[in-house]
Amino acid sequence: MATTTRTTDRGTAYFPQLAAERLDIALCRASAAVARAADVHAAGEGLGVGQHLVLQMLDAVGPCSQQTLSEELRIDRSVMVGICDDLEQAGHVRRERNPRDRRSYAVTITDSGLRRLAEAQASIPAFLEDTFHTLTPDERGQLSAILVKLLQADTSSSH
Amino acid sequence: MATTTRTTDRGTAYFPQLAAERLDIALCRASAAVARAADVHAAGEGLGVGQHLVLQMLDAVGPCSQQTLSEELRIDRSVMVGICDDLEQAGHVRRERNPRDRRSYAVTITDSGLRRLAEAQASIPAFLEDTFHTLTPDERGQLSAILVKLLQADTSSSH
DNA sequence: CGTAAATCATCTGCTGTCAAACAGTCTGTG
DNA sequence: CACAGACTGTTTGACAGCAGATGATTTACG
Repeated sequence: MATTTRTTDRGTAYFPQLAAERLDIALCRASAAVARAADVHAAGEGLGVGQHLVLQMLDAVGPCSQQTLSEELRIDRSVMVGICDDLEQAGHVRRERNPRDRRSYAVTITDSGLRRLAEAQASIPAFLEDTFHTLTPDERGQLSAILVKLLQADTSSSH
Repeated sequence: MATTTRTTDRGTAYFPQLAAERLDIALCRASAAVARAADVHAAGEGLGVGQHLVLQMLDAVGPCSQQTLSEELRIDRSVMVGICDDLEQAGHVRRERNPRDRRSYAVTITDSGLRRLAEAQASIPAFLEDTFHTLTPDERGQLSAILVKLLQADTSSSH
């Protein structure tokens, strides 16, 4: 006895069985792993994931209120405050009051922000390839389509 | 114009485009939605998600150390302490020192725990059906297979 | 035997996220 | 105009998750 190979001698691990039975748990665990990888990548890049998404959206659709950013990026309002604080302090974004509705801001991307965004964007394909390299192109397409359906179901129910 | 449906008049929403480009973000957002649904369901059931998983694993593989439970269920050790505390206080689990290695516990499910588990298990199929009802059986199988591949890649790299 | 290293459960501190309350601003109705 | 209600951004408090340190116990080695 006592081959002492620790967990390996417990015969079959339990987790694969759980992942097969509980689709929700498998989804959450996989998401946590991917989120961690994204955080590591973002830390190496020096730009947080949320900050990157905000710059990307501002570049794509033009100046926005924090509210719109929060809703479209699925980031809580109170979290968005800190993200915009950091971006503004770094000079990547300007916060100007919308003259037509002084409750809201018109968050605008600066030239510095555009350059930073281009820099960060360049590293995304390699990150995605690295994170999902175990999946075939077919599987990536399937996953994308499935997630879109799940997300549509969520937004329609939470509305 | 000016139908005032708020976000709808902003033309095309940005989120679908983001979800299509960034598979990692789509995965995390979908996971968050599913996790929220699971928490709501668990709260209604009166048994936390983690507690449920622990009971289920104990029933499937027999008494375990907290360490083994943590590793197989992908729940942090320090979180497992609280889960076992709650289960023990509720009488669903006993914590006895493993006589062969008194550093570890032999966490054992009680009759009360078995009954509680059976009760909670009964509501899981309906929860899964409700959460993933937008997916066809084919898509659920695809999703399951893809998540298993992602999770295997994670465990092999984190090893 | 005795001491050092390893292991298990626990605790502490930190980070990130969410819910709820708050102040400032706008809209609508009399 | 005045005032009630809604909306935007911010702050606060609570909580999960994780890394690292600690105490108790076991194992390995001289």
